Amino acid sequence: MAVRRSATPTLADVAAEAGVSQATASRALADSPLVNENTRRRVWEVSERLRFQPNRLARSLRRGATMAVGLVVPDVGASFYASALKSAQDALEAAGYHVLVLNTGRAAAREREALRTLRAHQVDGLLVATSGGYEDIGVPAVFFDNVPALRGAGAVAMDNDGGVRLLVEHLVDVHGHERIAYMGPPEAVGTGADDVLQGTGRERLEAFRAAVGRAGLPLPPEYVRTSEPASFEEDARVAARELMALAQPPTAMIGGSDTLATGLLRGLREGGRRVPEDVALVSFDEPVSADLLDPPMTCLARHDRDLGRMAAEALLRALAGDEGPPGTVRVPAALSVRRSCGCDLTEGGV
Amino acid sequence: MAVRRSATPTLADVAAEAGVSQATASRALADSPLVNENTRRRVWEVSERLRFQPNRLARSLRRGATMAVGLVVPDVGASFYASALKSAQDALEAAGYHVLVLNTGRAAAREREALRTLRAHQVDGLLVATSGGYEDIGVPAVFFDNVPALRGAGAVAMDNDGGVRLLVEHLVDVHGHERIAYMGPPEAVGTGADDVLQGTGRERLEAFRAAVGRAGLPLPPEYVRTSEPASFEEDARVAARELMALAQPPTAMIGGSDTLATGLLRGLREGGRRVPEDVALVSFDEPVSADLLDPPMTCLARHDRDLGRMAAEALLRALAGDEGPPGTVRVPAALSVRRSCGCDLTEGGV
DNA sequence: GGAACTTGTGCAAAGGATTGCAGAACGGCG
DNA sequence: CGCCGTTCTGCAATCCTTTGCACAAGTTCC
Repeated sequence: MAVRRSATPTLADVAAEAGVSQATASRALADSPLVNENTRRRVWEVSERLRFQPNRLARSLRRGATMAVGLVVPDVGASFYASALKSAQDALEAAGYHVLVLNTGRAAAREREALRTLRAHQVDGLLVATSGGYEDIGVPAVFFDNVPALRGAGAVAMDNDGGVRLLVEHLVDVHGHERIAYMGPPEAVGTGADDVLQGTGRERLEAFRAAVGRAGLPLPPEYVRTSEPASFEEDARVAARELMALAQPPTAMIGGSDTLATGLLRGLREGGRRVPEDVALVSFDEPVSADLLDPPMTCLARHDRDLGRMAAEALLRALAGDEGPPGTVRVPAALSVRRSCGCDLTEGGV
Repeated sequence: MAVRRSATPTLADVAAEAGVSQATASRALADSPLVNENTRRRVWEVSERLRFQPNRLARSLRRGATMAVGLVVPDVGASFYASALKSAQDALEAAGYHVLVLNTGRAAAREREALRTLRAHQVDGLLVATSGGYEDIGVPAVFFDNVPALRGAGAVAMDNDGGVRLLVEHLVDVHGHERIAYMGPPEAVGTGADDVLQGTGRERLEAFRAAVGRAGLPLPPEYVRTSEPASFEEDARVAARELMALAQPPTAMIGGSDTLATGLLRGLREGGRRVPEDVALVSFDEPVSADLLDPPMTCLARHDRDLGRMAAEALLRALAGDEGPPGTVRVPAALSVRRSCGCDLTEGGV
């Protein structure tokens, strides 16, 4: 009877077909107790026959809530973020939220752009894995991976200090290293005036300095390096070779992220160094297939999933209005010992 | 003057503040030539001062286009899809589209659910990495990774036949293997009646059978295995051990995806087999850090990025209305030779 | 001086779902 | 018979932006 639109049917079509008003149709589909059982069934029947799907734009516009959250990450292609994204998304979708993923490519400008975009999309909340020297963001937000300078938003991050300490102490206490070098993620993201402090990069760096100091070891400035945001892998390769070319090369290295650790390993290989015989190598994050690498990589046990999930849960609490103080949650670190630190060698008896 | 909303300002606020009508404000911000230069400047100035951000819900509702596309993948956490997602997203965002990512966890039901959700979100197009025994989907769509049975939608997929052939021929022609086993991705996704054919799984399997046949080699049924959607990695581990326990174990194995290959490697390790000395192993996709694995993995060179980018480009063409025939684009395969096939050994002289 | 344009601006509708409020229909009770 | 409660329905406004159409003011040209 009603002219069938070529496109998708609207509530008006359903209502007309079922012989009721839009209001009633809407209520029927929402299973409101206000509508008569027979009417309800009839509307549902028509709705399914027409394959009606309520337009979320219209619904969200009217309701003032989109049931969508924005997720901002530096690099979805990197396994760490991909994995964190996945577990966050699982938790959010289970709670009925959809996820709009934005990738910043580690550029401060794109990061701000992403936040504006998400605001324009009227997302109900934000999960942000990038730095964040933001002014107010108008919706509940949880930062993860990095703890932002910003007060007022919750954060979920690794126990960077504890993690680095675990790595350094293992190298020192178990293997007796005295010359340990560190290659960390950038301290800041962006260029020039746009720079934004990266909580994680800074924290791990400080933690490294502190741990080495605590062990009473010397720390030549050349032993401490950080990468540029755009060229992690490459920087680490170069760093490895430069470190080994020093008059006093380190006997152990720490990669401040999975990518940095594999980059260091490549650099060492290219330079003809054996790990762990010539240099020990450990990683803060767990590289993909760490157990299958040559040598199997000693690192902190995989925490990307926990980070994602916990961040999502914190955001869900905030969205539910649980007005707890934002605060920062730390994910504890655990050491996963393999061979790159030298461990099996000592056990197996060199 | 106008009461400032606590929330975000709307176009009405800007218009009031600038002393013009909403219509004029809208046109001014769109840089329409219909509005006077002075007015335009004034509106822009107010807009920036108020940090006005047009509500995309309202805009999309009115315009009938969201400038958003939906992306459906089986597992965002898997590096293959994460990487494809990233390159697709880069291309789409460069063209002004946003991306709504939905994860199906390889379940046919969630896949249908995802498509309905995306339809409700009024996305302008779809990029689907899962099977697809769909009826009509109302918007331009491009399938990638899998070629759907569905006619009428474009697809971008690996040259599965050529890729498998490359792997088999390398094992046969260069290394003289005669007993080659294959562990592939599932042929179908879902459970029971919900099953949906997976183009890729089926294609690679057929290609394997064909290549082995072409080489004139025998192919005991036990040599051909496929994994369940939910347990790739684990299935591959088990398969490796079972294959090696056969009376006539294979002398070479092919992993039909990166995860399957690393799973096989783990299984072989656990069973105490050396690769490639005891068994050769090659992979269809390139595992993360394939060059750092023990042994470095021979595989088809990384194609996830190409796949993502080309799929995005195909979708953009469809969205632009380039009414070319949908058709299927194949990404050519290239062999990346490392050591797991046995190559360096022969060169180095065993 | 008036017709015919050109330029800018504003009114109001449209897009689709939700929801406050009013009111219809009906049963029950005094 | 009249009044009051229930139980459903429907009208119409609302969310915010875009845009077709009308119109006002100013300019140009016969």
